[in-house]
Amino acid sequence: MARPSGSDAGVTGPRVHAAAERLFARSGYAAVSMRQIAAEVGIGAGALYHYTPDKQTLLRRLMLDHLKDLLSAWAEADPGGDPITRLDAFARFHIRFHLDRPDAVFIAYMELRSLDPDNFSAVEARRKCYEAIPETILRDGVAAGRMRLADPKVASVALIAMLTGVNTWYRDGGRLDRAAVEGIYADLAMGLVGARRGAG
Amino acid sequence: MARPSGSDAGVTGPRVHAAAERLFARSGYAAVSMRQIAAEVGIGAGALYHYTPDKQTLLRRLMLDHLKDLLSAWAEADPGGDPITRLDAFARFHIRFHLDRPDAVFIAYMELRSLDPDNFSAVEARRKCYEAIPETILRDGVAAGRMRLADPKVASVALIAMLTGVNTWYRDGGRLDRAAVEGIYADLAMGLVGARRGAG
DNA sequence: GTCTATAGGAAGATAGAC
DNA sequence: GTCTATCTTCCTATAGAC
Repeated sequence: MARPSGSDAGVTGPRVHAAAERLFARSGYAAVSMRQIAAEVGIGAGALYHYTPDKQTLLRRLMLDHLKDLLSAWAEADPGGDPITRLDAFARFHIRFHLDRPDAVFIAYMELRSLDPDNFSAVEARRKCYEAIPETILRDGVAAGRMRLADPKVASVALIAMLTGVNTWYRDGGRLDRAAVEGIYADLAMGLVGARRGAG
Repeated sequence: MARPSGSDAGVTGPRVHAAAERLFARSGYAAVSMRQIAAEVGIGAGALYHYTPDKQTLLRRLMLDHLKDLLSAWAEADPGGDPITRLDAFARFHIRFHLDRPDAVFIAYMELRSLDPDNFSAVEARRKCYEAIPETILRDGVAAGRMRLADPKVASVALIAMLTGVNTWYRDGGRLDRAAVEGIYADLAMGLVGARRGAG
């Protein structure tokens, strides 16, 4: 039987996080007020402080949760094996993951500067873990003679930037569906690392 | 002979724009106050309004000036000729231009959402002009059989995202100098479009 | 061209009733 | 667990003196 009033602990908390995620992504952390977040949830501004000590902690929580999800999802998706197989899997994984969570991704990339120094360090450390994934794959690929890269480090950040860019233009119902986009980017990734037959 | 006091019209105006550019890039439009901008210039907050009608117009001015510079600089740098030559020139131009103006570039990419609808339309129109440049080059390259791309449109936005990413990590005095970075990215661009001999 | 002062509003966060 | 009311601070923008 339902509680007397609008209680439901364990339900409002996630709704606060979801509302903050949506609003931060749309307007930016600094431009969103606690009152707006409360209104989106359907509670008063004062009640928000039962779910977060302050606005900054809300942002940190969103960022860290997102990066934790990202890292554990790749641990699950990583096929291992040869570098070409792993690169294909990584490119497709990155596209899928990013298209599925546009708001969280947008915040993670755009609001780093809104973090307090301590929170920034915590987030940056996890970001670096993710960036190390393609770098390892590319170094292995070069070492195995399957990829040709003057600088695997630069190539790996270039790869991530290229893949992440999908979120700036992809919309459901457009010219291409997700599977098609995934395939196109996986193919571009192969060319990027010199693992595709060229046209010379 | 110098004017009596801290006058110097035609000098404070540009300083206001420069201060706004630096601060908007560092902290974001919404997080920067007119008082901060004034303090950076060394004047009172009230005096700012002799140089801009409001904060939003300051942002629009920065964005439109940047995009005007970008488009005219490419018009100057475009070598014409065959698609491979033009792609190499475009990649190098984009890297150079972006590394030379990190603040303006950062604002142009991050603060689109801070623009009023009318200002957004004006800026977006110029952005599309720039995005059309690599798209044309890639289509010509595919038509000439010099590039291999399943989707030149997606490849061109992927290319721009990859190149623009340089601003997230490059710092003067690091492991690589600008010329080296330019060369690495130009090479990656060739691979991306399938115009480089692969390692297969 | 810059200053000080201020109008008018909205922000983050807290207190205490229910 | 949520509400209303409020404290305190900061904001954009304007007015008028010099």
